[in-house]
Amino acid sequence: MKIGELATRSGIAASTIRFYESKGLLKAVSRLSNGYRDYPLEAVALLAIINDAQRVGFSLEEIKQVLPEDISSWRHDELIAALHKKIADIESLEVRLAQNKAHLRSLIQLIDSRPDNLDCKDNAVRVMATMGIPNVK
Amino acid sequence: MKIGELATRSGIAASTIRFYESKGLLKAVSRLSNGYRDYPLEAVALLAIINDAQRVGFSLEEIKQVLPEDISSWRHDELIAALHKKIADIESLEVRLAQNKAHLRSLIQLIDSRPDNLDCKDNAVRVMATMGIPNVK
DNA sequence: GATAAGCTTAAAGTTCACTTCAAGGTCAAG
DNA sequence: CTTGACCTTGAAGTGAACTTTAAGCTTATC
Repeated sequence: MKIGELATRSGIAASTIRFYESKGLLKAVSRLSNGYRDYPLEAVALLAIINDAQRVGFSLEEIKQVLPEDISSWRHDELIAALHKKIADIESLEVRLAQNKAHLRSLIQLIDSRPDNLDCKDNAVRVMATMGIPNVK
Repeated sequence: MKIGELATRSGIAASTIRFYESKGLLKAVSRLSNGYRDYPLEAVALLAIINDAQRVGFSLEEIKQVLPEDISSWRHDELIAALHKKIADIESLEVRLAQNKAHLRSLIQLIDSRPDNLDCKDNAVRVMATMGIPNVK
């Protein structure tokens, strides 16, 4: 698959895909005889993950830490170790995601559970008081 | 409360607070006789919410749409909808991560169960490449 | 064979979200 | 009455993440 098709399939601009490669976020893929990049179908899924991760607040640098593994030495034991490390990376990402989600849910519940006797403004104050004090950076 | 104290309490730089005001994210607050900004305690909680929203992937523009000038006129329904959408974003990432992790686990099992014969190494390289995992070195 | 679409690179430009700078005004302590 | 911390503004600078531009090569279509 050439870069234009990958761009169409993934919804990510070809210039962005080249940019990701230059940043080390995507590996340098094989080239056709004319020098054009040639992508496997799986590249679509990889770009989808990068895109989603960004939308929930991860920088390219953070994504890069979790996605690529240096599997330069292809000995059996090191390969297995690299794969396990990647799983651990994904799991730590999942923990952060779960925390973000729990935070969002608690915010929603706090807003939705407004007592009937409170007006909107008082509820806003209540929500902010609950969020604010324990949550200050 | 003057801007320096608000910065300390919220953990957000005074320059950032002025920047938010200039962007219309915070309403222009009342001034002391000397022209210094004078903030209510509530402002600490409001900044905490802005900070939290940013960390889960909201842009300042999105936050501005959801938190208009006056705290008492929160667009309640829009806020809830925005929060739910963000949760959906996180969940779609989680699904992809779970699939990726399962794929890695099955890969590990495949490699582990393989006897020490011929093309184990080359096959592993091929499968990893197919998954779109960069071979960095 | 000309034209257009699509690919290549390096480099410059844009947007967002700040941060720093420059030049000053305010105010409590020494 | 000066020093220093803290405040004011507008403007310029920064880093991340792209996007566009420029110049040129390949490939398909007319």
